[in-house]
Amino acid sequence: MNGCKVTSVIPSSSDPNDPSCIVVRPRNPRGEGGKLRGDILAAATEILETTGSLDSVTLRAVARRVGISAPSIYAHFPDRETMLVAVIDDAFAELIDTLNEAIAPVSDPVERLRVGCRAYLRFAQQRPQPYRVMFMRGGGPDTDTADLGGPDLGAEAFAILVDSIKDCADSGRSSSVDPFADATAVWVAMHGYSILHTGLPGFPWPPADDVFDRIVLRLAGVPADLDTPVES
Amino acid sequence: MNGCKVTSVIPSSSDPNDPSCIVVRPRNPRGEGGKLRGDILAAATEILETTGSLDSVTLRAVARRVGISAPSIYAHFPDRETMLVAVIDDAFAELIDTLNEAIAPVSDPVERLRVGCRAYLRFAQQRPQPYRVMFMRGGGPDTDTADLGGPDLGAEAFAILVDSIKDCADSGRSSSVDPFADATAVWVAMHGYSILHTGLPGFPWPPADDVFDRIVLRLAGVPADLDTPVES
DNA sequence: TGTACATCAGTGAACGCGCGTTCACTGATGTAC
DNA sequence: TGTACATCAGTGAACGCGCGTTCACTGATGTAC
Repeated sequence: MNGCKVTSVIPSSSDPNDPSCIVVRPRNPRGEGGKLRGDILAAATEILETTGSLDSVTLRAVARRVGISAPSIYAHFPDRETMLVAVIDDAFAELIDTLNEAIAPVSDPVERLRVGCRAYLRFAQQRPQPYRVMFMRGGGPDTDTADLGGPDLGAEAFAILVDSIKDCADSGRSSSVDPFADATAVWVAMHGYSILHTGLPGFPWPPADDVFDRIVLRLAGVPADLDTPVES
Repeated sequence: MNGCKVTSVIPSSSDPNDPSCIVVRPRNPRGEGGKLRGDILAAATEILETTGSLDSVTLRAVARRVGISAPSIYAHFPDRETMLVAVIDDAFAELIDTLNEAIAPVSDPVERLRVGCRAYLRFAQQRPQPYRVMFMRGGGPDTDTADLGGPDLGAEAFAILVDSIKDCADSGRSSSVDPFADATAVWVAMHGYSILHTGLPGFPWPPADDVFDRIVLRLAGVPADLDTPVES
């Protein structure tokens, strides 16, 4: 009853290292070989999320999860490094989409800051491992992963935050005289919260909404009496 | 001229994977076999600092660096995992010593907070890779390194920060009504700064001292006019 | 004083493993004539 | 309409590598008699 159907298209074992469950994936029809690229990236992301380690995202583990042989990946990525870069770039793109979707319908500057920051914190909390890897490329001088991912995409996300604080200052709701520096402070605090929350889940962390009220507003120079839009 | 003396006690190659430089280490005299334990931990820490990755701290790499054979490590650590835990515990103990030494000679509460936070930021900046690993145990559900290191030691360091902010509040220099929550905010910000500084060195980071003035004092509830001791 | 012996601080070869990557190949499917 | 062929989407075996760990061992050194 616990056996593995070899006709399943979806991997039936959640352990990417479990070789007992062989997945047979129907080959893509002609002209649709490119679909495999998406499947590979999805599988790589899932392995990252499951194991929490980029080192676990090996070509063989990805291939097992997709249900193909490892060399098939070379039809879509020249090497493992490029595949990992694509995973991280995807995550960055998703973060930026999330942020833009969150702030798009909001016009009040402080409210925009609030929904933007909350969307950021939520992304980090819901996808902690991709988030972790996005902003920490190994960090070592000679690590393979030292320059993975797109700094440009990170800069785009940061620019959204700077603009948000600038709008607050321009409308008189924030006392910030240096939106870039204050955005840096806000980012640093949100990142620290997100990363430590993931790394030390046993600590009595305040909920993300408290983080916004206690930390972000103070660092963005928004006093408590100006943190809600004026009803009129 | 570029050859490797095989009589050197100190590894002459800085590349832990370079097998061309064989180090001959004189065997410890009787009764001093325990010295090797310290050498192993020092080598492991150096590899971590050089490569920026705990995965690079392999038994073989450590053995190469010390100038012993890999199985010799088993006389001092039952397995690789235990060795890595010892590396992290050592780093924690060093951080706590650094903090205590920094604040010991200072009595003014805000000054204590200042020197303590600066010592923390300096430790993170000078030893970025051990710092990174200390507070981020893999983070994944099934990572080997998921529960490395001493949470007790981390709690001790955090308690120093809470006490510091409490002293500021008790003496009327801080408006904090919840030193634990505010210490959390300060820690989160300092961690975010330290980690991002390491992971994204290309960003125009403010110097650590500005971080204290702009971020820590604000989050600790110390207003600008109370941030220096009263001269008398 | 000499010698047998126990102990200590290690070594060297070997094991099975998973990895990235290369290479020659296969077999279904669409297309040109 | 039939068939030869090109193309596509992969496969399977093999390579050399570094790894953690086990095992039987070695050779210097201190100690008991």
